Amino acid sequence: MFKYELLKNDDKARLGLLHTNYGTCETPMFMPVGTQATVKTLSPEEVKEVGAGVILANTYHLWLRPGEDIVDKAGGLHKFMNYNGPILTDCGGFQVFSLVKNKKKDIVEAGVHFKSHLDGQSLFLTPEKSIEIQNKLDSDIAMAFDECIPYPSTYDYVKSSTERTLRWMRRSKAAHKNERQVMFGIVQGGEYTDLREYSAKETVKIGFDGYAIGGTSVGEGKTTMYKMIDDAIRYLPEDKPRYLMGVGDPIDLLEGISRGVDMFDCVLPTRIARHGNAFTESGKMNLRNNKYKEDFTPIEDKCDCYACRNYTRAYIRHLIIANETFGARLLSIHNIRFLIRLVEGARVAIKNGTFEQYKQDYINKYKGDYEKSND
RNA sequence: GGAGGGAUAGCGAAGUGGUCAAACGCGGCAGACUGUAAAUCUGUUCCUUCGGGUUCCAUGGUUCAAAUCCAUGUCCCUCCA
Repeated sequence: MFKYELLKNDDKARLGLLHTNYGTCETPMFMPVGTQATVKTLSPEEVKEVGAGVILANTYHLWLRPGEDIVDKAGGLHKFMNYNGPILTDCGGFQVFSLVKNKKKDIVEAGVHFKSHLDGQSLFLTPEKSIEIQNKLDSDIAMAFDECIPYPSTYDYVKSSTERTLRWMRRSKAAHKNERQVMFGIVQGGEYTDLREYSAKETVKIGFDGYAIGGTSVGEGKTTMYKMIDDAIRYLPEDKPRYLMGVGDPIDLLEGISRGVDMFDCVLPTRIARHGNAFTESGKMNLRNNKYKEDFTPIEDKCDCYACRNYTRAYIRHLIIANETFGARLLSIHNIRFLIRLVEGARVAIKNGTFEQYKQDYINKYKGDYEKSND
């Protein structure tokens, strides 16, 4: 049932359809993150209303709490969380590696030793275990088990880690048993062009239903990140979806799309929302700022989201300052809707063959922020 | 009427002779956040022309030196009449 359908290329930017058991999504797409089986502060209805298709959930977090068997007994993640759209589970590698104490001792060929962030208990996660958990969670897309390599790392470390990830991905594929679920591989290789090439080619050889580019947006700077994408994506098959993991800055979304990325996920819209910030076409807006105290206009006039249709900056500022959860919810709705509108616009532009223009216009508007953050 | 205790920066509250422009918390102001250990974290918060200036209820005093000691006054709190 899972299938990627490439509809059109505009230079490198692609337009496609992702068919899943839980509906068809247009790509390029932005996937909100719902780590603990919830997109923080939003109900599934609100997630749908905002135009989301695929959402993420996390293997590590759901393994620890409530446990994959509970989710299994509930009838799988969709039923458990009452989300009837497609769900992608991240493999847990990203989390587990951040909890490792001693890299040399704790990362072994079999898997990764680390301590639970909840109670400090010593745990061991392997590719087989990650896949077993994901099989039970019954997501639509599982991710192969990888190491998200930190930046900067030495060539030797990146090389050996990338090779190990390849071995882990082969084991992941072999361990995969859920026929309703497909699996994506993940390209690593750090900032090194030849290692990205190697990783991409070898990952494709293993054969997955989609390919992710991992190890980006880990502090490397935008120029480097774009190079990492270019270095990997040229070796990925045209007829499979490409997923740039963890990227959700508006400019990065456009730069990714222009390089041929189909899928993105990011915690940024929901996290900065909880911290009082809104995406706007002219950069980020910090609603806590005093200047919005008596600003009775919506965050963005043009925005069609629930927050912008019904509430003012002054009110949302009040909620955020007063630490009321409704403020975080309104900003989360706005920010996710913002990124989804951004990719909707990108899809229209690709359809019309004007994507590069769309991207340039957008970046020019967003410029203040862009120049600040560009390395 | 008597006996005690107290007054410190926007607020709460440390400090009881020099290292005090004064801990800490809150509030205020601003910043960060990219496969969520994040409703979190960081900076800043007397004035300044960045040299310095003026502070710890008020006034006077002791001292080389006082938010800190002494005297008087003002206001507040507790207990006894």
